[in-house]
Amino acid sequence: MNIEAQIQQDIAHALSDLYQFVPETPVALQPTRKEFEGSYTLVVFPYTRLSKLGPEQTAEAIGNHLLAHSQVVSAFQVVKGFLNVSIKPDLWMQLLFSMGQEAHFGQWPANGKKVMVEYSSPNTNKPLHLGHLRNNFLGYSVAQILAAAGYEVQKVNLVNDRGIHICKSMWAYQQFGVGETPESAGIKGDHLVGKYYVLFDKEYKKQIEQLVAEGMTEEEAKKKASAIVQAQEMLIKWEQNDPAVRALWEKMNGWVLSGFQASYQTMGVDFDHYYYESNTYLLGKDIVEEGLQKGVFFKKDDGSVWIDLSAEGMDQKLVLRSDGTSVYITQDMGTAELKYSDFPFDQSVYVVGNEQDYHFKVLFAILEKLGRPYAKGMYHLSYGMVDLPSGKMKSREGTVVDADDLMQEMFDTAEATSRELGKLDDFDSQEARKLYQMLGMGALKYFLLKVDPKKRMLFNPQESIEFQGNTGPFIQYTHARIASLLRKAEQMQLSAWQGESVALHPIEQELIYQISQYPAKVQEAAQSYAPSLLANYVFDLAKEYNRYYAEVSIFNELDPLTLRYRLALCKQVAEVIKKAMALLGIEVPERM
RNA sequence: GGUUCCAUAGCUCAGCUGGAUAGAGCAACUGCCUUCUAAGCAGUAGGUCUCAGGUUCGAAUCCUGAUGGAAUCACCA
Repeated sequence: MNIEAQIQQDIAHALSDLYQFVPETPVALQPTRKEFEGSYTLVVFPYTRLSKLGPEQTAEAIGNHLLAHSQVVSAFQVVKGFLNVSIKPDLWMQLLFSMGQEAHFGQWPANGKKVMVEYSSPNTNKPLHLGHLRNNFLGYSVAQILAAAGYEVQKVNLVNDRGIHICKSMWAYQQFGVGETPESAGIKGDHLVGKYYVLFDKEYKKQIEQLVAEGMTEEEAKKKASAIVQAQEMLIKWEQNDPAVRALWEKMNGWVLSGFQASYQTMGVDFDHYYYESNTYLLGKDIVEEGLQKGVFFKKDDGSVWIDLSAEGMDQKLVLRSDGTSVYITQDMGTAELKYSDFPFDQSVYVVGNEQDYHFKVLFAILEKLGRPYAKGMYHLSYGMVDLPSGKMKSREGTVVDADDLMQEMFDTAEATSRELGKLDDFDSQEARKLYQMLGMGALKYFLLKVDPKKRMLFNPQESIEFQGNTGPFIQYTHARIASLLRKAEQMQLSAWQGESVALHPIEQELIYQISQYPAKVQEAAQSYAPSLLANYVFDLAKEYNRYYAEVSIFNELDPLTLRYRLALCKQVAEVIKKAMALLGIEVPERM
């Protein structure tokens, strides 16, 4: 039961009957603009060439053919070159009913394809901030959307738990830590370690200043300052498996990771598998060897290994240092290989900020040149920075919006707003807590997901988060309203509508149309890795429903059949809202 | 400088593979709670879609160039 496909077929028949033209792909239909009568619109300009008539006559001819032959078209109107067709009202009823019968409406059948989504991938030297929230929400949502589109999805987190940045925190802890622990300090482990990361930077800067004052150039001072020298020594010791360094590393990493775990839980994201860079950083060297043999890479006199991508419009890129140690991209080649052997994917999505656009371009080009079968399925889901009114966030300088703080603030604001509106009066404290967490996270996630990931966005702590208008809570509220209606209906013990035909209100037709678009939206969002498509879709649906709610009083309806039909419609709207929001990682309340 | 990305209402953003008078939300102003939740609804006002060319019956959308902004171009990750 698909009205759209039926009309497309009927139009194809018309074109073939009238002009002996057989379109290769289904003709493009668009929803008719609100100010005109009709449901679907065909733009006829492309066909005037066939008809050798003006647009109006062509539209008229196709319209008449549809009226005579189509089972679904009840009328048509021609406005300039646009053919607006109206659908028989009963078909909307049937469409609504059949969608209601579908047990998993919007869930596509398994397509047999595997996709791996890597996201979050934090450094274990500091707590998560606002930028990470965008990453995590995007990654989680994309994974949900792909699963709904029929893919087998594996969510992975590649934890960046080794390297000089970790040693910086470790060094500062050694210097100033005096045995402080998350328990003794009463703060989360990731925040504690982050504190020492900032301390490192302060001390480091102080040392540089001192050295410069003593006559050293700044460049030299940056290399010679004891803080950085000792941190680098620590890294070498770490690589040599020095027991003391390893023990400190284990301890501090443990603090950070348990802190992250708590944050992830609050955020409502999870992973099927964790990779740790401390285990994977040596991978990739065998691929370098392979590349040399295949002639994809070349060796310079000093022993360093490179790839020349100038033919692809890129530069020469180092893949192995002259001392034989690996660089970032070496590891990523190795990790890609590891991921593929763990989970032979058709597609692999990397949710990583746009400052690494070039890196991934190079990585994918290399894998392609090496003839990896999975290379063409790789995709860098690149997203823009989240800026503050004060400018860019810099974690080293402590000018960041901390993820945990921000989420707590959201909860507090949600609670305050709810109290102000008197919404929590008959909630027990636990239920109220759950509600304002739902609303706070809903507002935050929706805010970050509704915009195109590519675009950098501005976050103003005072103004950005709202609970009215195009927001998460607005959509959540719409769901709660419907849930309230359905509870009332349940008390009345009405029997379910069985698809009997009743009078159709124009807004109802629009709602049914929008609901029917949901599965296609899911697929579209999956193909373009774009949660924002779904976010905008579900907002439009909620908005349309609220219009309906204001205009049509459900329970004032005297005809019991119509009442039951309307309730079925409301229920279907609520279900789609709930499902679409779930794909964004946002929960929806039964009342608020 | 090379490469990539961005530029739409005062602000934050939609606008799918080119299609009808460019849409929302916020902020401003006007109305609507004795009937299902006003975190809502209806309305007013607000635009030379950065600029200049080009392609087309038709361009915010495609092409070229310019301007402004961002990222990147490490034997860092």
